[in-house]
Amino acid sequence: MNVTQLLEQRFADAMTELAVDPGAFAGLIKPTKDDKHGDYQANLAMPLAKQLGRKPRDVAEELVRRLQADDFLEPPEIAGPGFINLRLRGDWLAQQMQSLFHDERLGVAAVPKPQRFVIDFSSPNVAKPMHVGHLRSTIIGDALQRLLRFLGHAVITDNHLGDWGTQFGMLIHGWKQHLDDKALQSDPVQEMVRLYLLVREKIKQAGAASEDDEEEAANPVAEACRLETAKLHEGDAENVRLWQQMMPWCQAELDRIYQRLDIHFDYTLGESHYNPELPGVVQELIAKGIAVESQGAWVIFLGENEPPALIRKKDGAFTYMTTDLATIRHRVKVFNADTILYVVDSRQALHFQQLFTIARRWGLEQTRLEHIVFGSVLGTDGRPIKTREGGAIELEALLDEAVQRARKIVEENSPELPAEEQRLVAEAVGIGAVKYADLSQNRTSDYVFSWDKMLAMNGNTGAYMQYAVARVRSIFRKGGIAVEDWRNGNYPVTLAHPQERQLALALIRLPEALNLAAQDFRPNAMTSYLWDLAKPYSSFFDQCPVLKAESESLKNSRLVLCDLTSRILQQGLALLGIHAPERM
RNA sequence: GCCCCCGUAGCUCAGGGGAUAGAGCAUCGGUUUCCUAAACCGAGGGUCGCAGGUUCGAAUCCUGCCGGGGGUACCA
Repeated sequence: MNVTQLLEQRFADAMTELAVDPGAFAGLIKPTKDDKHGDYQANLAMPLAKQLGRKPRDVAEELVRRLQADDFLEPPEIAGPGFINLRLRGDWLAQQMQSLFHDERLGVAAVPKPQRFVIDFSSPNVAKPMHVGHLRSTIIGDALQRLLRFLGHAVITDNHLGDWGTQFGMLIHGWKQHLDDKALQSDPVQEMVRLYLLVREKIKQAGAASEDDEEEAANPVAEACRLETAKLHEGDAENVRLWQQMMPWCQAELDRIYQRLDIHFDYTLGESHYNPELPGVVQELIAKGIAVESQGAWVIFLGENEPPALIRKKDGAFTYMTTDLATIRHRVKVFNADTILYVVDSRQALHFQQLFTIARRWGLEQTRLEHIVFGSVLGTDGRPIKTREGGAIELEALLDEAVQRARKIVEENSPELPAEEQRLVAEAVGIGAVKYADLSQNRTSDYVFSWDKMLAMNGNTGAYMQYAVARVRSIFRKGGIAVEDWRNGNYPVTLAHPQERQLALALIRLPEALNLAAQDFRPNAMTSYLWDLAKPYSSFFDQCPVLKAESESLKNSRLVLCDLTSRILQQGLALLGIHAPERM
C-alpha cells in the first residue's frame, strides 16, 4: 500500500469535475516535513485556483468537500494560503500494520509494467587489482540492480570487463620475462597479481631512469608491453593462447572480491567479446555516412563545440567508443533492453553523451540510455584519495581495514560473543559500513572518505541500522518467542503512544521510498528512509517497554511493530547489498 | 577557449517549486535498579556564494558574475 498513491487517486477523483487535467497535479501530495501539518499534505489548491481563476482557499475547501477518503483519513484541515493537511486515522494505520505483518513484500506491490533493464557496472580492468575507483560503481550498480528487481523489473547485470587492453600486454610481457613456474603451479591467481605489479614497477623504474632526459624518452618496458598488446590484437598465436590461459585466473581474482562483497553478475561480456564485431561496426557507420575520415582516422562529428568521436585510430586500432557501440547493439538486439544504465564516474560524461548520440543516429533510438553518474572518492584533504605513496588504494586493502576496525569495535562492545561470531559480525559491519557510507551519499556529488564517520554507531550509518535490527531481534530472544510460530498469529495493533504512531508512520512508507529510489536511480533515497525508520524505532525502544508491557495484547501489538521494523530494515539493507546479523 | 558538475550550520552532507531550510559529527546540558547505553532526550549554531529575473510562493527554475572541481582528436 503506497499511501501517496492512494491519496493521489482520491484527489484525482475529487478533481475530475474541477480540473482539465488532474494528472498534471501529480507530485503535489507528499509527506509533511513537520508533523504539526499532519502526516501528508496536498498542495494542489494553489495551482488549481490559478487555473480556475478562483481563490486558493475556496478551491481547497471545495476539494476537501469533494474528497472521499474518510475511510482512512481524519477530516482534512486547510492552512495557510491553501495547504490541505491530511492525517491518517489511527485505527486505519493500526489495521495497516496487521496487513503488513502478514505481507512478505512488506507493502510493496510489483510494478504494473515491468521493464527490461541492462545495468553496466563495476567493469574493472582485469589483470590489475581493483582499487577504490571501482568501489562506487560496484556498490551503486549492485544496489540499483537489487532495487529494480525487487520492484518487479527484469534486470540483466553485465560486467563489461576491460580484458583486452594494455594491462594484458603487461601481463604477457611479464609472463615472457619474469614468470615463476613454481609459483604458477601452486597459485596461478597470485602469480598473475605478482606479475602485473612487478611489470608496473619495472615501467616506473624505466620511466624514472629517463626522467632527466630533455626529451621524454621512450620507456623501453612500456614500449615492450605496448608491442605485446598490439600482437595480441593482431591475433598473434602465442599471445592469444596466453590470453586465453591467463583470463580465467584473472577472473578468479576478481571473483574473490565480488564474493566478499556479495555481488553477482548475470553476464560478464568484456571488451574482448566484442572484438570480432568492431570492423563491422565501423563499416556500417561509414556506409551510413555517419563516420568520416579525418586526419587519417575515422571519426564522427557531433557538434560545433564538441570534439569528434574517434571510432578507428590512424594506426588502425579501434577505440572504446567502437567497443561501446558494439556493446549497445548486443544489449539492444540480444538482451532486448528497454533501458541500459551505465554506472560510471561523472568524468566520463562527455563520452556517454557522444556514445548515446551516435547510438541514436545509428538507429538504436528505441532504447533508453542513461549514464548513472557518480562523483569521485576524496581523501579528508579534499583531493582524490591516494595511498601515502600516492598510488591508488586497493579495494581489498580498504575492505580489510574496514573489517579490522569493525572487529575492534565488536570486541570492545560485545566480548560475550564467541570469537567466530565476532568475526562474522565484524565482516558484516565492516563491509556494510563501506557500502552504506557510499550509498547514503547523493551519488552525483564527490564523497569524502572518512573511517570515523563510516563506522560511527550514531547517525545515518550502516552500523546504526544493523544495531537497530540486533536490538529488535534481542527482544524476541529475551522473550523466548518462537518467531516462526508466533508470526502465524494474528495480533490487534494499538497505536496509543505517540512513539508507536511515529513508528507505524515510518513502517508504512517503504513503497514510497522504493519508488523514489528507483525513479532517479538514487540509493540514498533508500538509506534516507532507513534512517527515518531506525530513528523513531530507537525512540520507541527507549520509551515503550515491549516484554514488560502492561498487558499481553499490548505486548503482542508492540511485538508486531518490532518485527515489522526489523524485517523492513533487513529487507531495506538487503536491497543495498548489506547483511544485518541477528546479534552484534 | 569551449562544455559539464558543484558552492546550504565550525566540519561532512540531505533537501532540487510549497509552510519557521534539516540531519550526523563537533560544542554545551540531561537520562542507566528497566527488552543491547554501539542507545535516548534537550540547547546553541544559517545572508542556502553574490546580483538580477520568473512565480501566489525560489535553497530549488532562468540569466549574469565570483569561487572550486572535472572534461576537452587517436588511454580506456
